[in-house]
Amino acid sequence: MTATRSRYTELARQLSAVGAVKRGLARVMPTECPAGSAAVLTLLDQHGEMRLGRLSELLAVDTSVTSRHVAHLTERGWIERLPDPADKRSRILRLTPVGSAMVDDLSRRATELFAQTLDDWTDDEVDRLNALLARLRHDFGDRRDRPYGDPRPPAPTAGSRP
Amino acid sequence: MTATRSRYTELARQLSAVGAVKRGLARVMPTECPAGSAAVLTLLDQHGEMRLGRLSELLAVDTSVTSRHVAHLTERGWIERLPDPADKRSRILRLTPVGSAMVDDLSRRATELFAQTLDDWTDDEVDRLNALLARLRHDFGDRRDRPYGDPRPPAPTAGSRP
DNA sequence: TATTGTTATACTCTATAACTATA
DNA sequence: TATAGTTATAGAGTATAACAATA
Repeated sequence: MTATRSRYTELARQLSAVGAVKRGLARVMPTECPAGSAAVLTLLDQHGEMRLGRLSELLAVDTSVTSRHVAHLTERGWIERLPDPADKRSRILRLTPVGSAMVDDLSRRATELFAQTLDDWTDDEVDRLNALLARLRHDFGDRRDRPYGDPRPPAPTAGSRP
Repeated sequence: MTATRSRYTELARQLSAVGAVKRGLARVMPTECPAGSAAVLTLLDQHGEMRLGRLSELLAVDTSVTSRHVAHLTERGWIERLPDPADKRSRILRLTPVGSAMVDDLSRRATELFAQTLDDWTDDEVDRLNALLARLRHDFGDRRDRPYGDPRPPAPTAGSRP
């Protein structure tokens, strides 16, 4: 019981401290492309063109936030907003060639930093961390819309609601 | 080569996305105690009383940031600043009884959330994630003072510069 | 002179709310 | 009416720089 609590408390502490690593990563990135913008570029590179709503889901942030990042990226010519033939309210977001080059640059810088900093890590260890973080994010899923007073997920244990 | 790059790029992406989990955690915390303050309380609880400089090292943020958090916590009576007999420039930061109660509350809330969200994780998996994150933070160590143009650590690989 | 903290200022990221245009 | 996206505003977290007091 107590052991489990300190295990989770420790996780909370570790997560809160990840910021230091993120700032270290941000420090080697180009000034014109802050972290938020970089995340958008990376997702468009990995998943291909998409609408703003979809991008917000993947980023797990409000659409207003994504909208601002997208505006920033469009101004710099890294992405373009194409008309969506299926829905005139929406636009398709796509990486430009210059944007792709920026993604390559970001990737190169991140790789260089991690290769130096994590030089005693095996590939397998990096993969394991990636997998655990991905699972953590997934399990937290769409917690965003849950109100304060009711932290209960749809099905806490098994068979709680017929 | 390319496999290694995407492995590290993936890590960069995962780290950038951890923010969503942190916000989920922040959502169940008391409004009067934001994440930065919670981190300070947790560290004082785990490590005992200390000076502001030491706290900043543990938080891996600038002393100016810690100073602000400490002021916030002192105003609310959660910590107290005692005179440091060894150095009149400095003060010893110590958790008050009310502060300790707050730490317990924070711990309880975090545990409750994680117990629900990570109900299919084994204790061992949580421990592994904690260990990997701790190692990641450690390896990033004091990167903060390194200038943009020279991302080289003292010894990148083995015997690279005589 | 160097170090410990504090304060003022600026920047990034985020959420909420109000709004426009379209479905 | 409901949904996709935009914009204005506010709040948290952080860094840099200038400053005070003490070492």
